[in-house]
Amino acid sequence: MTRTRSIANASKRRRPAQGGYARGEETRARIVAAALEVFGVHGFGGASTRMLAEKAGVTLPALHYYFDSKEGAYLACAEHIAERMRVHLGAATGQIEKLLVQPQTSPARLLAALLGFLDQLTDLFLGEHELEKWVQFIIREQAQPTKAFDILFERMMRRVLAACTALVARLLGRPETDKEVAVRTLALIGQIIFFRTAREAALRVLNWRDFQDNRRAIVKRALRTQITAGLCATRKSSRRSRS
Amino acid sequence: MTRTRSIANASKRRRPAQGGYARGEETRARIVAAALEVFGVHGFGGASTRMLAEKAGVTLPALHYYFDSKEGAYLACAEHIAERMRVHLGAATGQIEKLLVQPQTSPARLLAALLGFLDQLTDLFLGEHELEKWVQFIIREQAQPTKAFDILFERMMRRVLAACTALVARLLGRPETDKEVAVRTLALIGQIIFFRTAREAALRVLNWRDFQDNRRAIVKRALRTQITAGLCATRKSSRRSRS
DNA sequence: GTCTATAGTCGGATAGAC
DNA sequence: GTCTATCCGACTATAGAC
Repeated sequence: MTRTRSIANASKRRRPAQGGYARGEETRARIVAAALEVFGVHGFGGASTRMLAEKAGVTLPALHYYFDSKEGAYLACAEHIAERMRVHLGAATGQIEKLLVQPQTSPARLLAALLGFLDQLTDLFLGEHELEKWVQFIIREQAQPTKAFDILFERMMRRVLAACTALVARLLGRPETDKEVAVRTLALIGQIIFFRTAREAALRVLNWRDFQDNRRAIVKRALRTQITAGLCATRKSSRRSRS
Repeated sequence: MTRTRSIANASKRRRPAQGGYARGEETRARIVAAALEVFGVHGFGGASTRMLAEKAGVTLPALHYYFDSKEGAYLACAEHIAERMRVHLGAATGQIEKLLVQPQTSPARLLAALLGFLDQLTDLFLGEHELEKWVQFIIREQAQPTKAFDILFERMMRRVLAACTALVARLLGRPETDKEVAVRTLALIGQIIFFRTAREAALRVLNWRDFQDNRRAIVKRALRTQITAGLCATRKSSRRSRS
């Protein structure tokens, strides 16, 4: 397979670690770290194995030794991100799940949990931290899913989305299976993530340079207001809202 | 410039049309049409000039004759999309602008105009029509802006976003310059566009195959509900809803 | 495990005939 | 304007020494 343009087949030919050695795993980890950065910035097609090797401080054959192919390195990145993100979002997700188990949690506490989680999501997607490259990787996989998307979705996104959907269902007093509940949950999350996927457009409209500090605080406050309003309006008013 | 990985410099060296001929413009249009499709599917880096030429039914030098470079063809696509989209969204935008000029338009009419526009946006981004390739092109430019983003934003997005922001400002009874108004407007639009940028994730959550027909209707209905609720609650107290 | 060296392919772009 | 033919750099991947 030369000049791969799309992710198609991943053949795991050999296992690099058979005995259990130290040096190899350290090199492998260094390559993954470099690959996360390069793939994050340039995407799969835009990155070259030479970039990866140079960034990692290894030579080209080393890359193929550990991952068999460029695609193998890419999928290893997806697994790394999925695992780390799972941990990163696990605490908040677990808390939501715990609240939902108790049948009589007050709506106020449910709402607070949701807003807290969405705030965390805002920081994750708009903040400029070490996780930024992972976010770029994820955004790209969303827009043009490859095999890596499976890994990301099943290992980190599904559980989070399920928890949020269940929470919104409780808040709206509807069954979890209601498609409208799922759509509205996705829309809530989408409001936030849009500021990352359409970051450039948003910054131009707002006439901002970035989403740092007080600017991100403004975003969070406005979103809290709108999300709260969107979920708490029950009957009445403007001509829509039923079951 | 060989193996271009990013859009950097566009040097307009010669003008293909000096006299005014027929065959040339027709060929040029055919290449643009093919390029829209190929760039839409594969992106700039993923597409090759050979793909473009084959799809257009021309040879490689013809492509360079009309556009000087691969990048030139890409930017021509951006201009084409911007112009067509400007027309496509111009009617709805103009209507909003007209409503806003009249100082005493009722909130109900303002809201109806906004919801109508957002419905149109949903069809544009989730529908499967000829414009789908353009949408892909735009989404990609949002996530990783190049010089083409400038064209798209300034020629088609800025006016639409400004109109929506002004409308939301009126609905919320706040000044247009309020950053919170801009953020909430972006969030409203983001709710919709998210279903396209994270299409795959949304479909998996909903357990759907696509967004056709009644499924898109469910999305539209749920979004209308949530958007209406989000805008009709005033002040920022949680769990109140007034008009 | 990690290296040097290289094979084989494909990319963007151009020269020059017509 | 449109073609055939071609240049040459950059790419992925591998062979084989150490």
